[in-house]
Amino acid sequence: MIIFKREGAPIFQSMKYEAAKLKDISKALGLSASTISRALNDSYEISEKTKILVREYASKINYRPNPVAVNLREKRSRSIGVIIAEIANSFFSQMINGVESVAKSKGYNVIITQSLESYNLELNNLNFLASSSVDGCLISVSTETENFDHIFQLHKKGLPFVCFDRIVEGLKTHKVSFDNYKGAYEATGELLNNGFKRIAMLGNAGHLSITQERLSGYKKALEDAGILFDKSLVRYCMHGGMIYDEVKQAIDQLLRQRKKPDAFFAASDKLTTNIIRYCNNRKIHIPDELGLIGFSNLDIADLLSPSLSVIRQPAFEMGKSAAELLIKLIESKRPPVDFENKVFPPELLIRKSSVK
Amino acid sequence: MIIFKREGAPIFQSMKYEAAKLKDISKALGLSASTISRALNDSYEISEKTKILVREYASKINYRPNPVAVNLREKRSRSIGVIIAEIANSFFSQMINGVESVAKSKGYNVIITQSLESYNLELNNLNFLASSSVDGCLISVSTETENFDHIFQLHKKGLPFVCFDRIVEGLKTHKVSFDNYKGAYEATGELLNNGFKRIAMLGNAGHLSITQERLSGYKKALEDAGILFDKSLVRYCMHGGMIYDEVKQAIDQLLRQRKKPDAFFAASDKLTTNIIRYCNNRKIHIPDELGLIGFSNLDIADLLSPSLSVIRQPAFEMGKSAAELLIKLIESKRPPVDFENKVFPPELLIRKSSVK
DNA sequence: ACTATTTACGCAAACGTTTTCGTATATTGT
DNA sequence: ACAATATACGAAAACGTTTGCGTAAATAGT
Repeated sequence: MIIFKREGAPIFQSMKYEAAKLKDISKALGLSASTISRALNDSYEISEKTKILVREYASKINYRPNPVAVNLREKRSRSIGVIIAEIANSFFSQMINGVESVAKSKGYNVIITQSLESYNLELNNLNFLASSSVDGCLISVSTETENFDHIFQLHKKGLPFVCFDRIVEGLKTHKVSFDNYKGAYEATGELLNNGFKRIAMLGNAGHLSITQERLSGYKKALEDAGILFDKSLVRYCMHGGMIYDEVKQAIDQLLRQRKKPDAFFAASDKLTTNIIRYCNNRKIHIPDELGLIGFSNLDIADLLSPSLSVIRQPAFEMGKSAAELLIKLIESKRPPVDFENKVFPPELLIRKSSVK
Repeated sequence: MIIFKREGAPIFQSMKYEAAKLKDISKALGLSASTISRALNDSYEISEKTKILVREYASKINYRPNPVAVNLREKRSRSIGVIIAEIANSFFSQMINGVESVAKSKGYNVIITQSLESYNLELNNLNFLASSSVDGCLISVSTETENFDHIFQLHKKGLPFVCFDRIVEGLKTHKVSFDNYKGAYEATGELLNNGFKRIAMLGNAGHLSITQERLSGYKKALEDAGILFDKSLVRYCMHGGMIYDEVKQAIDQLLRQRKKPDAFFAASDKLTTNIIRYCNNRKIHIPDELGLIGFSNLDIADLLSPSLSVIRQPAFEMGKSAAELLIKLIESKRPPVDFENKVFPPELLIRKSSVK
């Protein structure tokens, strides 16, 4: 099919969009490209008269510097990579929202990749991002990841990283984390205050920093209440609750014990909802038969019945903060003298699931 | 603080990551850069012997072509823009997941922007994407958008678009949509089958294509059941349910009528959950006092109580499909002879909220 | 054996910027 | 009036690729 050209219309619908270039302005005004560039960048070397002339013409033809060309010249890509577990997860999607908001305002693109809690996928993603020549990387390691060499190597080569939520031990860089200890402490305390005595904890993969911190908070709350810590009341889910069967198995084991727990503290979003799913299936009533409090960023937690008591993480703010730190790292000429570790406080939202 | 260089370690932590270049291989092997480039791109002009030599050395020093340079040379950015209402929304986050998956596999980056249902933000985002020189754009217009000139203009200039979910009338391009008519028909039918007689519809902004299609399906279902369509049972929410007060007001009006509705059909995700929120606040029991079925992609719809009957949209598949069509459009030399309109079928998940 | 063709490679331009350096003109100082 | 200094601009290189063109050597054709 041949489409004939009619006054000014592009021949093909799919014809490439040809944006205005420096040379166009240069030709039109009879000035060199260097002068145009300097005028638009407000260089002191250009007279006010010329600047005005150039600016006016540039805005008239709607000139925007080609970012690809600028990036090549500046030896950067103005994009940052993000590695998270999964996009379709309230915590991470809120976090991405925060990341996008600051990245956009500072002129950076965001490349999102998800590990789905798989070490191999994380490895692939990191290589992909490195070969996409991102200027820096925001990473929340997968639950499966126990070896951080892939991160250390790129970091040593000069790729800036910022750790997010799940911290990479030993990586000398900024970190954005959450007060997991306090969150767990308060959550467990809330259950204790309501008279629950045998509180089980369902945790993410045991080797994760966040899991250990949450375990510590849980233990301390029990200790402060004069309750002996019972190891048999703690179970870990390698996939952070993403796989229902894994959660089911863990709960089965907990409830099959001679001295059954009377409440659950769930240390991740998916664990929390999957506990509810389990209880629904087995017709176990919350909170009468089983108290529940858990980490969750769902904005309909209040609509579950019973309404869900949660530890909420300020995901949006955390994303913003992480992106800010990363961009600061990218744009700083000198290495920072010391690294920030921004710890965000938990927000405890007490509803019905934890109240006897 | 000065850090002294120790064997091979970078002087600064924030030192730029210097990747291997063509010239490095060129120098090492005593061949020209053109030969290296051609060898790596498997050109017929290069001997097999040389190709092997080059490939081996390239992989040894872990060479990857600098995407920014390639993009400049190829006059493209290998990135696509996405405009959606909001990231932290189950439907859109699942859709993005689909988009990212195909984009990544085809070597494209995805730049996500959200309109938050605001026309002005949509306009800003589109300009931002255009000046980021994206190769194409995936758009689901905001509820506020009634004038599509900003889209038409860029489209006319040659920027490829694919419409997603909310269709831009008159834009001659591929579209990925959902069978809204059928979804609404089946949803309404489900309520009718359960004996509900006065079914109200809560819709998104009235001028949206999706709203009108959903309205048609709703009407047809009533008609087929021999029930007269009553205009006073339909309310629209300009912000698609994002603002609770708007939804509240609409429901108030509906329930204040002399002949109150006995069931609601909610034509968007946020409308659905906000109806539940309203009923919770007013202690209106679902489904006894009010039947409910609505659009939703929440994966915990089954955990609400009563469990929520929903029309589910295959968001992930829709995102994949949209991205595929867009990339096809971008990479095709000639304009397509005709445009595809992929319509995805609804998935009706019947649970308790619609069953009397 | 001489021309015609193929093979395998190098040179240089191009993509659109920014920036270093050089310089003609205008301004200032004495 | 003459040197010194500002001022305002242009030429060209650079960023890392890809590719059109040119060409020497090798091969094939007669």
